[in-house]
Amino acid sequence: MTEQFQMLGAWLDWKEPYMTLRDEYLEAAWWALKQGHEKGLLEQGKRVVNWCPRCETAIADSEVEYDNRTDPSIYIKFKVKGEEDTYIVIWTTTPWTIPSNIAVAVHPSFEYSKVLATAGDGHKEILIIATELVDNVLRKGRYTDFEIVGTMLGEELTKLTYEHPLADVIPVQAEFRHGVYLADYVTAENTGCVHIAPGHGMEDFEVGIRNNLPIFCPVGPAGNYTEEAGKYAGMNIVDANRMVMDDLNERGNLLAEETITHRYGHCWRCKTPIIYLATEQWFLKISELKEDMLSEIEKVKWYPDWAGSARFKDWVDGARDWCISRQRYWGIPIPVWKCKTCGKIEVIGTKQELIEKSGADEKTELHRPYVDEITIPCECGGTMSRVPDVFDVWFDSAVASWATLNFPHTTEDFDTWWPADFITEGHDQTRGWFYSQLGASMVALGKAPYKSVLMHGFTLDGEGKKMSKSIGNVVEPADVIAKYGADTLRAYVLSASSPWDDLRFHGDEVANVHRTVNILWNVYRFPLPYMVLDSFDPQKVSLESVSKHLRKEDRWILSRMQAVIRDVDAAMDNYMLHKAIRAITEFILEDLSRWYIQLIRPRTWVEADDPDKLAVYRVLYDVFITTTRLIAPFMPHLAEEMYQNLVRNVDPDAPVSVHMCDWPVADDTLVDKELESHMKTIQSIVESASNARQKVGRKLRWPVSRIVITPKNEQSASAVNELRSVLMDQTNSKDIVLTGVGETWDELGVEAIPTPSGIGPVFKGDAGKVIGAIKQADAALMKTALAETGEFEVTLPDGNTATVTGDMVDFKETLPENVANAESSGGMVYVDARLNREIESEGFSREVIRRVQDMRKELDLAVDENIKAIIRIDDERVLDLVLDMELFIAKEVRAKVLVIGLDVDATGTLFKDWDVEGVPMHIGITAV
RNA sequence: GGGCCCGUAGCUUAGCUUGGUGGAGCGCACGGCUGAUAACCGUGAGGUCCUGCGUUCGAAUCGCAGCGGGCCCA
Repeated sequence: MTEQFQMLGAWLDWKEPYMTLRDEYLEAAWWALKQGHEKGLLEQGKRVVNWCPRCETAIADSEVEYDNRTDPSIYIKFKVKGEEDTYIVIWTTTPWTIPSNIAVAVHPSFEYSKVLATAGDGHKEILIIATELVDNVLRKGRYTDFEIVGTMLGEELTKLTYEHPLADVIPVQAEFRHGVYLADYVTAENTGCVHIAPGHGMEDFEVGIRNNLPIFCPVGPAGNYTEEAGKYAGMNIVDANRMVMDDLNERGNLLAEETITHRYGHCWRCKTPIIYLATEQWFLKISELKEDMLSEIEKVKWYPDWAGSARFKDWVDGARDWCISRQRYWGIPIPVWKCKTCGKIEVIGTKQELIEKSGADEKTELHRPYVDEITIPCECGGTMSRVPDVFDVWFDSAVASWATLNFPHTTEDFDTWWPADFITEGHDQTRGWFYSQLGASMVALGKAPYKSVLMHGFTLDGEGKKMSKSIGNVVEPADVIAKYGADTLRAYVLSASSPWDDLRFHGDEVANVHRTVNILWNVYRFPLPYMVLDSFDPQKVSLESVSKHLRKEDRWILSRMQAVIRDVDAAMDNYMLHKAIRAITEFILEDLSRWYIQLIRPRTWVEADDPDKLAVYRVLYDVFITTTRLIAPFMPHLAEEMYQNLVRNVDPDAPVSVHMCDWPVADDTLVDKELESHMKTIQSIVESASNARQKVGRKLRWPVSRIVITPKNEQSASAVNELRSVLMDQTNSKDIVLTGVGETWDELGVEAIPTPSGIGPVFKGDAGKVIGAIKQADAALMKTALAETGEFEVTLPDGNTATVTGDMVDFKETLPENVANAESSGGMVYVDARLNREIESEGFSREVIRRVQDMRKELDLAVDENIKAIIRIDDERVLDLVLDMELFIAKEVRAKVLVIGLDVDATGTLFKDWDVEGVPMHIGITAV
């Protein structure tokens, strides 16, 4: 577990974990209990616990495993006293608890019936059953006929008493009064009357306490009946089931016997079905602190809010006294010493106090069995010895907030750090750690031990099911880490859902996040070779020194960076970790990788000592080191790797780790919201241009003569003007034409579309002719005329004219040949893809360059290595076009020797045949 | 049975507080790019917003009931 956390980069004080077995820790629990005792909150009393009869120990609720199990399902008649042949019918799956039956519970507002039932042998008797369950019970008992002789509410049944069916063989039972009591938890199932054995069930116990019933529990720790069980004494309860049913049957009290398969609790250790036993336990009277607790939790900041205001509040609202004792060997001993003579108790708060009061040795071991030997003289003259119990382990963790600060042993850290600023755990800890800490802290210190709580969700499998070894749907973090790395796993888990929602684990999504992490890695690595070649030193080149050479796109990415810092900051403030990391990855993907890096690539290839290039280096460097700090909480290893190379490598005085750096703060002077908005418009226009190119079938490698934009508004127009070079660059166009706002491009054609619904009513029978005439007419003229005068005359085939009005025709723009358009957020974008010699020449040349580059790659040549290239083009016209750009091609592919011709011998270390737009080309290259 | 949370495209999800024509990513189909290259980009198809009822001129969004999943309780 620790190893996995460390692999994930969880940063905790691993060298000094708290250990509940240490004296200081143990004392923190002792001290807390003593505070509780002094406030009168400690008491001893009976309580029903989960018990494993094989392990002979109480087990915690969380240690109970629920599994299906088949048990008897029996209906029993209890004879009502003072009424002839009248029985109240109950149902149980644990016949062995019938010897302990003390009462019957009914729901106060259910309707119950007295039923005169006729058995198969003709015998008649009266049964008391919840009305809606009469049919059910009579069917089970195979009665042949019945008649309802009276109905009443549950609350009217409490005057009844009944005879215990086994009183003849269990002498004590003959002495108890058996009555009917009310309980809201009774449901309309089986008979609607519930068997109550206060010694053998949580709810039974509560009914017993509420009504002052005897907590009768004639079962010992190993699951054997005690002497009190009369005939059954010494018998194991499992074996007793059969005998109890037989005895009931003999006495005519068994109405029906079946079996049922239901969920039942088992011991997590040995899988033995658990039983419930009433035992002597120690309690903290939490219920008395409830109001204070509720007001304390309102002061705590909960993430999400409902974790505190709804879920935790509800839980605390129903708080009951806390049973803190366990009959175990291991654990923190309960520091209560009790006098055998007078019964006085003493609660010990520290080791020192124990030594002083008992005279024990300084080196005394405070755990069992040693602590059990220590006695304290009582003022009555008797001897006090320790009660044998240990603390509920929840109490151990409940005192963590001060135990880890070594309080009360020392007070310095406690005064500084307590209460905790922040704790976090899963949503199952509402009733667990969140609650136990609050309870113990209220008892000991009277206030909440934490200021804020983040309740996190669980990782479930892809179907939203809990991961479980038995189902086999467990995903091991180590496997994911081995495949994708710890940072990818972290980034995935943190981004896939909000911290408090459960996460459905999907391997595909992890792979997707891995792709993003990889892009970040590529973005980071991209400029490094150039920076190294140029010996770029960020110590010597400040952002200020290059500020005159910053291009718009540089200022833009810096502005975006500040926005991301703010977004991440705001999200982190509210523990919206998913929003924080999504903002980061979107920045990396959209702004950095897909846009900025594409824009600046050519600038990094410049070989001269160029201030424009230096500006890019500096901007990239700033963006990288800021990003490094932003991703540190999410991808700590990657952040550290980048930081060591980018920062520590050049500045030995920098903090040794990125995780020791200050959190980035947005720099307002770098923010330019207008520029950001303009760039957004440009991005949309580029996208639309790309779309239009696709429509007209012109790939990006081929320049287009111009792009025409009809801007949506003034802002769009100024975006285009401000970022014209970016636009030209990214659309690969020779010119950008901007029309006025609201104008249309004057080279567009116009087509008139007749509107039959406008024409029909006016021209009736001639409508068809008018429609034809509108189609034939000069649409541009018609449009102008309609705009100016609202009328236009068309000539019909028969020589007559017709007057057309605005509601009779719509106009549609038509595009010139080889022009396509697409709508962008900044307005309509037209791509003029008509060819001319210059464009064809460049297009084919770029085709050639691209293929030579591809071959360079295949030969694995260094970026700055020179080659000799021989290119044969089997098409005279294309050859001619390519020769126009010969020098450009040579430069681009770093060819010292470049031969391009119609019948040259294209050989080299690597030679290949290509098909370029239907033109065969043959290229051979050799490194020189 | 009760409390709280979740349910949106094949999959993962944004939007829900404060009602106004549902956005992304993956996958799929088609296309593009190629000195970040075991990368990258564009376009397209794909939706009973779990179901039903209600409030409203208008509901993914608010209310009620139900269904499915999670945690806790009984």
